[in-house]
Formats: sequence, C-alpha cells, structure tokens
Amino acid sequence: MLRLSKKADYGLMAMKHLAEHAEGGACSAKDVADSYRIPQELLAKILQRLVKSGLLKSQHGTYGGYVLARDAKSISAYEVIRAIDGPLFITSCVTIHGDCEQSDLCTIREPLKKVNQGIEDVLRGISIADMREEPSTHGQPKKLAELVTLA
Amino acid sequence: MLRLSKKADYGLMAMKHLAEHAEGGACSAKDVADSYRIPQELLAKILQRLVKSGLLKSQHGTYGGYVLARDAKSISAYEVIRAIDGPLFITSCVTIHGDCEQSDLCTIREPLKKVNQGIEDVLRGISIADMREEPSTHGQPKKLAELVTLA
DNA sequence: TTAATATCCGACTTATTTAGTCCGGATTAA
DNA sequence: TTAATCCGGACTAAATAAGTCGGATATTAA
Repeated sequence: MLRLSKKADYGLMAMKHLAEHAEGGACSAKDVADSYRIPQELLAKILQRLVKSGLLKSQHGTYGGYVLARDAKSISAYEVIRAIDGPLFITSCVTIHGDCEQSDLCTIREPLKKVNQGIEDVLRGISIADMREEPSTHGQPKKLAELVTLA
Repeated sequence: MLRLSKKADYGLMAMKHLAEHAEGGACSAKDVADSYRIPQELLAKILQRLVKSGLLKSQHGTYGGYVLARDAKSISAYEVIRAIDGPLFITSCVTIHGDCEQSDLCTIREPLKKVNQGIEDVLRGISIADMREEPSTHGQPKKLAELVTLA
C-alpha cells in the first residue's frame, strides 16, 4: 500500500528528536525510545543502521548515545528512509538484482521508473530540520517548491 | 519499503493492456493473464475491484470481458492503485480509523502528510495513456511538469 | 434448451515481509 | 570494577500479501 515501514517512522522520529536535542550532548537509545514508547531494542537496531549509513555518530559507555553526524538541514527524509529500509523501488518489478521474471512481459516498468524518481525527489526535498516546523498556518508555502517532471 | 503491491502492478499492466486493445471489443481476464503470465484467478479479482471502483466495465458471457470505463487519458495511476490497494498513506501513523496509539507522541505526522500529498500528486499526474509512451529518447520532457509544494 | 465462456465473490492456504525479542559481547566513564 | 551504553546476529511472532479453490450467476452461440 505504499506505506512507510514502522522502522522508518521510528527512525525519522528519532532523527527529529536528536535534531531538537542537539544541545546537551548525546541521547541514548533508551531516552528516545521512552519518549515515544518505541520498543527499545528495536529502536537500538534502527539507530545502529543510521550510524552505519553515516547519518548518526555514536558514543559508547555511560552518558553515551547518539548525535546527528551532520546538520539537520542537510539530512533528507530520503536518506533516513533509504538507510533503514534499503533502496526505494515503487515497482515490484525492479529490484537490486535486476528485473523480475516477467521482465520482457512487463510493460509498465519504464513509466513507473519516472514515478519512482518523482517520489524520490519529493522525499529528497524535505529535511529533518523541515520536520520541526509546525503545521503551516495557511500562509504562503514556507519552504521549497519541487519541480517534478514526469514522462 | 514504499513498494507497490504486485496486485497494483498487475492492475496497471491490465489497464494499459486494455487501453491498447480498446478497439476490438472486450478482453477477458484470461487473455490478459496469459499475456503477462499473471495467475488468472488473481487477476480476475483485481479486475473485479477495478469494476467496482468504476474504472472498468465488465461484460459477462461468451466474448465478454473488460473495457475501460473512461478514456485512458483521464484515468490516473493513482486511481488504479487506490482502487486496488486502498487509501494511500505513507505513514503507519495515519490510517482510515484516525491516528495510531502513539498519536500524541508522534511528532512527524504533520510533516509526512505533506510528503504524502506530494506523492499523491505525482501519481495523479500520470495517466494510463501516458504509460503507453516509450522510454524517452532524451529529448526535452515530453509531458507535464508537476509542481509539488512542500512544507 | 443446453453447453460453453465469462464475470463474480467469499473463504481458504501459503509465502513473504515486517515487527519485535533475546542474548552475548565490546566500549567507555565514574 | 561496575554500571551504562552501543553492537550485532539469531530467533520468534505477527501482519500482510500472494495465490488458490469452489461455487454462483450472467450471457451468448449452437
């Protein structure tokens, strides 16, 4: 159903949390998990992946935890999601390993690649910092206009 | 992983097929299934949902089958996907029934709603007719530019 | 009227993916 | 040394998706 996994959800929440608590040192996985009632062990694994992808830095030991590796403005939702859930492919047809069995029969792969690119662009266009903003007060659009070209 | 279900894939393939075979009367589920090696019974159910959603018309009996209910240009990928997979929500948080258990704790719902809208716009911007076009020959963008406004 | 071809629809099984748990180990600060 | 923390693999459980089956109804051709 084109839904984000819970892991990605949790990851985005954690990233946002870390962005908001950038002052005051690192946050532990437990801190974050408790704040949002996320299973601690699960969140731990998610944060580990974000470290391996270079989006977070970790600090072992007492008073250790995680901090953003870069400025929140420069980290896109796309990067977070991709780090957690892997490559983003809207089609079942197209995978890392190449194309599906029905490859020569599938006629919608090319068109859907463009849709895929469009969605990727949308996700690239929003940063962790953007997510701190409160629901727009019906003013003019606040930030950026993404130009997505189809077909 | 933000992936389209196979059912949605199959549905789009079938819609495209029907668009290309609009002349020459209805196509049966079997015809379409055989063309793309889709399990016949499965495709049948998908086509039935598309009928219930008003995207296809069906004809019982010998030489019966399915035809598009409207012009291929006026049917968007979004409509097809939604008919098959139900409402499109990128967040796990937001469902038909309202918000998730962590509602008051979830801080990313609002930002993601905008992303969701952006993706919806991308999918609304491509029609079944658009999918007939062959991979672009690196010319200028062929069709439409979607303006997606975030944040 | 009968036979063949279709759609229709719900229940069911199986496969795959996602979510969550568990445990032992390594690192660091007090 | 001890307590807090990250690390990472293996595992189980839950949820979803994919596919199957059986029977009913509608339509057309012979």
